[in-house]
Amino acid sequence: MMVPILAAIAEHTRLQALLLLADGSEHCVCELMQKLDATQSRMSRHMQVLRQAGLVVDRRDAQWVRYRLNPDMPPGVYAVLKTILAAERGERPEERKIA
Amino acid sequence: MMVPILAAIAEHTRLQALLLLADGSEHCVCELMQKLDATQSRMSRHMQVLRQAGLVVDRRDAQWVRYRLNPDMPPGVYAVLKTILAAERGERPEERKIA
DNA sequence: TCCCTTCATGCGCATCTGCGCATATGCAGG
DNA sequence: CCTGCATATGCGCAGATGCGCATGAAGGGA
Repeated sequence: MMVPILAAIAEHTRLQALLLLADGSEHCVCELMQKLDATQSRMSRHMQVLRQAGLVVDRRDAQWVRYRLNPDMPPGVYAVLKTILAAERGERPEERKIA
Repeated sequence: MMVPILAAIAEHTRLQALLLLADGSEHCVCELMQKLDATQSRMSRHMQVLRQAGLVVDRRDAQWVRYRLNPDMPPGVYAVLKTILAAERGERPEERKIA
Protein backbone atom coordinates (compact mmCIF):
# COMPACT_ATOMS: atom_id res chain seq x y z
CA MET A 1 0.00 0.00 0.00
CA MET A 2 2.84 2.42 0.75
CA VAL A 3 4.74 2.13 -2.52
CA PRO A 4 2.75 4.70 -4.58
CA ILE A 5 2.89 7.17 -1.69
CA LEU A 6 6.62 6.74 -1.23
CA ALA A 7 7.18 7.08 -4.96
CA ALA A 8 5.30 10.38 -4.88
CA ILE A 9 7.47 11.68 -2.04
CA ALA A 10 10.73 10.37 -3.51
CA GLU A 11 11.41 13.33 -5.78
CA HIS A 12 13.30 16.45 -4.81
CA THR A 13 10.86 19.15 -5.90
CA ARG A 14 7.87 17.28 -4.49
CA LEU A 15 9.58 16.69 -1.15
CA GLN A 16 10.48 20.38 -0.93
CA ALA A 17 6.88 21.30 -1.73
CA LEU A 18 5.69 19.04 1.09
CA LEU A 19 8.13 20.75 3.45
CA LEU A 20 6.58 24.10 2.56
CA LEU A 21 3.03 22.75 2.92
CA ALA A 22 3.91 21.23 6.30
CA ASP A 23 3.44 24.63 7.90
CA GLY A 24 -0.24 23.74 7.77
CA SER A 25 -1.33 26.68 5.62
CA GLU A 26 -2.33 26.96 1.99
CA HIS A 27 0.10 27.78 -0.81
CA CYS A 28 -0.64 28.61 -4.44
CA VAL A 29 1.34 27.13 -7.32
CA CYS A 30 2.89 30.50 -8.14
CA GLU A 31 4.34 30.74 -4.65
CA LEU A 32 5.66 27.18 -4.70
CA MET A 33 7.29 27.58 -8.11
CA GLN A 34 9.03 30.76 -7.00
CA LYS A 35 10.31 29.33 -3.73
CA LEU A 36 11.42 26.06 -5.35
CA ASP A 37 12.78 27.62 -8.53
CA ALA A 38 10.60 25.51 -10.81
CA THR A 39 8.84 26.31 -14.07
CA GLN A 40 5.05 26.58 -13.98
CA SER A 41 4.25 23.37 -15.85
CA ARG A 42 6.80 21.43 -13.85
CA MET A 43 5.39 22.64 -10.54
CA SER A 44 1.82 22.02 -11.63
CA ARG A 45 2.54 18.47 -12.68
CA HIS A 46 4.38 17.68 -9.46
CA MET A 47 1.40 18.92 -7.47
CA GLN A 48 -0.86 16.65 -9.49
CA VAL A 49 1.30 13.70 -8.52
CA LEU A 50 1.06 14.64 -4.85
CA ARG A 51 -2.69 15.08 -5.18
CA GLN A 52 -3.20 11.72 -6.86
CA ALA A 53 -1.16 10.11 -4.08
CA GLY A 54 -3.60 11.60 -1.59
CA LEU A 55 -0.94 13.69 0.10
CA VAL A 56 -2.38 17.12 -0.73
CA VAL A 57 -5.73 18.63 -1.64
CA ASP A 58 -6.39 21.68 -3.80
CA ARG A 59 -9.00 24.41 -3.74
CA ARG A 60 -9.96 27.01 -6.33
CA ASP A 61 -9.72 30.57 -5.03
CA ALA A 62 -10.37 33.07 -7.83
CA GLN A 63 -7.59 32.62 -10.35
CA TRP A 64 -5.41 30.80 -7.83
CA VAL A 65 -5.36 27.16 -6.80
CA ARG A 66 -4.47 26.73 -3.15
CA TYR A 67 -2.76 23.52 -2.09
CA ARG A 68 -2.52 22.18 1.44
CA LEU A 69 -1.73 18.87 3.12
CA ASN A 70 -4.66 16.47 2.90
CA PRO A 71 -6.39 16.78 6.30
CA ASP A 72 -7.99 13.37 5.77
CA MET A 73 -4.69 11.59 5.25
CA PRO A 74 -4.69 8.10 6.86
CA PRO A 75 -2.84 8.07 10.21
CA GLY A 76 -0.17 5.69 8.97
CA VAL A 77 0.58 7.82 5.94
CA TYR A 78 0.57 10.93 8.07
CA ALA A 79 3.10 9.35 10.44
CA VAL A 80 5.33 8.38 7.51
CA LEU A 81 5.21 11.86 6.02
CA LYS A 82 5.93 13.50 9.36
CA THR A 83 8.94 11.27 9.96
CA ILE A 84 10.32 11.81 6.47
CA LEU A 85 10.00 15.58 6.70
CA ALA A 86 11.67 15.57 10.10
CA ALA A 87 14.55 13.50 8.73
CA GLU A 88 14.86 15.77 5.71
CA ARG A 89 15.11 18.75 8.05
CA GLY A 90 17.85 16.93 9.92
CA GLU A 91 15.84 16.65 13.13
CA ARG A 92 16.65 13.96 15.67
CA PRO A 93 14.09 11.18 15.97
CA GLU A 94 12.92 9.73 19.28
CA GLU A 95 14.46 6.39 20.19
CA ARG A 96 12.77 3.05 19.50
CA LYS A 97 13.51 -0.48 18.40
CA ILE A 98 12.77 -1.42 14.80
CA ALA A 99 11.05 -4.80 14.95
CA MET B 1 19.10 13.85 1.53
CA MET B 2 16.15 11.51 1.86
CA VAL B 3 15.23 11.20 -1.81
CA PRO B 4 17.66 8.41 -2.79
CA ILE B 5 16.67 6.42 0.31
CA LEU B 6 12.95 6.84 -0.34
CA ALA B 7 13.43 5.88 -3.99
CA ALA B 8 15.15 2.69 -2.85
CA ILE B 9 12.26 1.81 -0.55
CA ALA B 10 9.55 2.80 -3.04
CA GLU B 11 9.43 -0.48 -4.92
CA HIS B 12 7.28 -3.46 -4.01
CA THR B 13 9.87 -6.24 -3.93
CA ARG B 14 12.41 -4.11 -2.07
CA LEU B 15 9.85 -3.04 0.52
CA GLN B 16 8.86 -6.66 1.07
CA ALA B 17 12.52 -7.60 1.45
CA LEU B 18 12.95 -4.90 4.08
CA LEU B 19 9.92 -6.27 5.92
CA LEU B 20 11.60 -9.69 6.04
CA LEU B 21 14.92 -8.21 7.13
CA ALA B 22 13.20 -6.20 9.84
CA ASP B 23 13.14 -9.30 12.05
CA GLY B 24 16.74 -8.36 12.77
CA SER B 25 18.31 -11.57 11.51
CA GLU B 26 20.26 -12.40 8.38
CA HIS B 27 18.67 -13.70 5.18
CA CYS B 28 20.36 -15.08 2.08
CA VAL B 29 19.28 -14.14 -1.42
CA CYS B 30 17.94 -17.64 -2.10
CA GLU B 31 15.58 -17.35 0.85
CA LEU B 32 14.40 -13.87 -0.12
CA MET B 33 13.77 -14.84 -3.73
CA GLN B 34 11.72 -17.83 -2.67
CA LYS B 35 9.62 -15.95 -0.15
CA LEU B 36 9.05 -13.03 -2.50
CA ASP B 37 8.60 -15.10 -5.64
CA ALA B 38 11.37 -13.31 -7.52
CA THR B 39 13.94 -14.56 -10.00
CA GLN B 40 17.54 -14.71 -8.88
CA SER B 41 18.87 -11.81 -10.92
CA ARG B 42 15.92 -9.65 -10.00
CA MET B 43 16.35 -10.31 -6.29
CA SER B 44 20.09 -9.80 -6.44
CA ARG B 45 19.75 -6.44 -8.19
CA HIS B 46 17.12 -5.22 -5.76
CA MET B 47 19.41 -6.06 -2.87
CA GLN B 48 22.18 -4.08 -4.54
CA VAL B 49 19.89 -1.07 -4.67
CA LEU B 50 19.12 -1.41 -0.97
CA ARG B 51 22.79 -1.81 -0.20
CA GLN B 52 23.83 1.26 -2.19
CA ALA B 53 21.14 3.23 -0.38
CA GLY B 54 22.77 2.22 2.90
CA LEU B 55 19.71 0.37 4.11
CA VAL B 56 21.25 -3.10 4.26
CA VAL B 57 24.69 -4.67 4.55
CA ASP B 58 25.85 -7.99 3.19
CA ARG B 59 28.29 -10.61 4.39
CA ARG B 60 29.88 -13.55 2.63
CA ASP B 61 29.21 -16.87 4.34
CA ALA B 62 30.57 -19.76 2.27
CA GLN B 63 28.62 -19.77 -0.98
CA TRP B 64 25.85 -17.62 0.48
CA VAL B 65 25.57 -13.88 0.89
CA ARG B 66 23.71 -12.92 4.03
CA TYR B 67 21.86 -9.64 4.08
CA ARG B 68 20.68 -7.75 7.14
CA LEU B 69 19.52 -4.24 8.00
CA ASN B 70 22.45 -1.85 8.22
CA PRO B 71 23.19 -1.57 11.95
CA ASP B 72 24.94 1.75 11.34
CA MET B 73 21.95 3.36 9.66
CA PRO B 74 21.60 7.06 10.63
CA PRO B 75 18.90 7.57 13.30
CA GLY B 76 16.74 9.67 11.00
CA VAL B 77 16.80 7.07 8.27
CA TYR B 78 16.14 4.34 10.81
CA ALA B 79 13.09 6.21 12.10
CA VAL B 80 11.77 6.66 8.57
CA LEU B 81 12.22 2.98 7.75
CA LYS B 82 10.58 1.88 10.97
CA THR B 83 7.57 4.11 10.37
CA ILE B 84 7.17 2.98 6.75
CA LEU B 85 7.34 -0.70 7.68
CA ALA B 86 4.79 -0.18 10.45
CA ALA B 87 2.46 1.59 8.02
CA GLU B 88 2.92 -1.15 5.43
CA ARG B 89 1.98 -3.70 8.08
CA GLY B 90 -1.13 -1.67 8.82
CA GLU B 91 -0.06 -0.83 12.36
CA ARG B 92 -1.48 2.21 14.10
CA PRO B 93 0.99 5.06 14.64
CA GLU B 94 1.26 7.04 17.85
CA GLU B 95 -0.38 10.44 17.80
CA ARG B 96 1.48 13.67 17.08
CA LYS B 97 1.14 16.98 15.24
CA ILE B 98 2.93 17.42 11.93
CA ALA B 99 4.62 20.80 11.91
C1' DT C 1 -15.53 42.11 -25.02
C1' DC C 2 -10.57 42.15 -24.53
C1' DC C 3 -6.61 41.36 -21.89
C1' DC C 4 -3.97 39.68 -18.09
C1' DT C 5 -2.84 36.32 -14.56
C1' DT C 6 -2.95 31.68 -12.81
C1' DC C 7 -2.91 27.02 -13.56
C1' DA C 8 -3.55 22.57 -16.28
C1' DT C 9 -2.41 19.66 -20.13
C1' DG C 10 -1.17 17.58 -24.93
C1' DC C 11 3.02 16.47 -27.17
C1' DG C 12 7.58 14.92 -28.06
C1' DC C 13 12.01 13.82 -26.15
C1' DA C 14 15.80 12.20 -23.17
C1' DT C 15 16.63 9.56 -19.42
C1' DC C 16 15.77 6.23 -15.85
C1' DT C 17 14.04 1.82 -14.14
C1' DG C 18 12.90 -2.87 -13.82
C1' DC C 19 13.14 -7.06 -16.14
C1' DG C 20 14.77 -11.53 -18.46
C1' DC C 21 18.43 -13.92 -20.56
C1' DA C 22 22.82 -15.43 -20.63
C1' DT C 23 27.20 -15.57 -18.59
C1' DA C 24 30.74 -14.75 -15.10
C1' DT C 25 32.34 -15.23 -10.28
C1' DG C 26 33.01 -17.26 -5.64
C1' DC C 27 32.99 -21.19 -2.81
C1' DA C 28 32.58 -26.20 -1.33
C1' DG C 29 33.07 -31.15 -2.13
C1' DG C 30 34.67 -35.16 -4.54
C1' DC D 1 40.40 -30.19 -11.77
C1' DC D 2 35.53 -30.74 -12.29
C1' DT D 3 30.92 -30.21 -10.89
C1' DG D 4 27.29 -27.92 -8.57
C1' DC D 5 25.16 -24.31 -5.87
C1' DA D 6 24.62 -19.34 -4.79
C1' DT D 7 25.17 -14.85 -6.33
C1' DA D 8 26.54 -10.94 -9.35
C1' DT D 9 26.58 -8.61 -13.72
C1' DG D 10 26.71 -7.28 -18.96
C1' DC D 11 23.30 -6.58 -22.35
C1' DG D 12 19.21 -5.18 -24.58
C1' DC D 13 14.46 -4.01 -24.30
C1' DA D 14 9.85 -2.13 -22.90
C1' DG D 15 7.66 0.94 -20.08
C1' DA D 16 7.74 4.75 -16.80
C1' DT D 17 9.24 9.34 -15.50
C1' DG D 18 10.61 14.17 -15.66
C1' DC D 19 11.10 17.98 -18.54
C1' DG D 20 10.29 22.10 -21.85
C1' DC D 21 7.41 24.11 -25.15
C1' DA D 22 3.20 25.52 -26.63
C1' DT D 23 -1.61 25.84 -25.92
C1' DG D 24 -6.01 25.54 -23.51
C1' DA D 25 -9.09 26.77 -19.73
C1' DA D 26 -10.74 29.51 -15.78
C1' DG D 27 -11.27 33.68 -13.48
C1' DG D 28 -10.78 38.94 -12.61
C1' DG D 29 -10.81 43.65 -14.08
C1' DA D 30 -11.18 47.66 -17.40
